[in-house]
Amino acid sequence: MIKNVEFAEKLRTSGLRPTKQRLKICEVLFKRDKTFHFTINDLAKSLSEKLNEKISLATVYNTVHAFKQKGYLKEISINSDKSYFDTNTSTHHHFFDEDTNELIDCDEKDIDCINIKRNVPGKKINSVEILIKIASDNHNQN
Amino acid sequence: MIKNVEFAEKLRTSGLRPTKQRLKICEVLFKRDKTFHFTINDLAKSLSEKLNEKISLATVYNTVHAFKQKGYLKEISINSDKSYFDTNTSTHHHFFDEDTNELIDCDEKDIDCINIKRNVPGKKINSVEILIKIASDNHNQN
DNA sequence: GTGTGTGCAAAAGGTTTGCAAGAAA
DNA sequence: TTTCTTGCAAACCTTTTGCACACAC
Repeated sequence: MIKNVEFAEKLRTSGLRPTKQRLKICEVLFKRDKTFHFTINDLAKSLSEKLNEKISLATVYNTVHAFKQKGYLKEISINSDKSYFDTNTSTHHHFFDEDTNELIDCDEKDIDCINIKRNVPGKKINSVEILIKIASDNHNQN
Repeated sequence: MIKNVEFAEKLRTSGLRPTKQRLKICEVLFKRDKTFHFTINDLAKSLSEKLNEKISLATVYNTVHAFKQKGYLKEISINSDKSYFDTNTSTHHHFFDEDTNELIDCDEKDIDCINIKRNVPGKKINSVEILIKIASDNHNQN
């Protein structure tokens, strides 16, 4: 399990001051066995409920964006009223359960050869994100 | 080119009353050679500027959602502050130009064998959407 | 001390809702 | 006449901003 000292060091290395708030957010996000998906609202709730820390929403937004920029978080491209983030920053994809609005990781190797045969002149590919929408078998498909 | 009478018939068939507003929106959306991508705001602007029709925003939202539900429009899964819709309802994917925030269609056959080797128990796959983020070749990534 | 980060409240922007008036069937 | 649709304004929710104060270095 990662210690707070290590978080502090990591933050410092990437040019972020290890403030009390940022360390608390690190605890909630990275002190776990599994990676997970969350919205800002989820995170703020975890902070206030689980850790009894009331961190200003503005700070939570700031921190999440800073962490994303430093590569500690990934933002998931999904059409939703809110933004979803992922603590799993490796290349991978997602199942989106339309019944429950739940995201499930899908490993890169669970999908065959994603080969883009076309390119856009003067542009390079930064990322390829696949979203697989699923629903219960007997679900009435809109 | 499609006539308004045909729009009216189509709407009636799918259980939507062909009101003046809906027909105008059909005109803007479907009376074109090429399919295209738009936000609600784009559409409202087109209606007021090009057709000089001022349709209430609530009605535009209502209509777009009704059209989406009936399968005349697709919503594009992209992380953005606003929702993007597509008049191209066939299976296809998108390039997203991070320099210009522009969406470009990518035909299904331009991508090799998208084979999902994993499934989620009790769930069926409704759709597979691929978003390819691109940026200018000499663009500094983040 | 200097520069960065935080917190608060207010603002912004997109989207939804409630309800009365209007139009289609 | 019954049911669906529209329009308006207000409400809602997420996200951003401005600024004074506090903290890290």
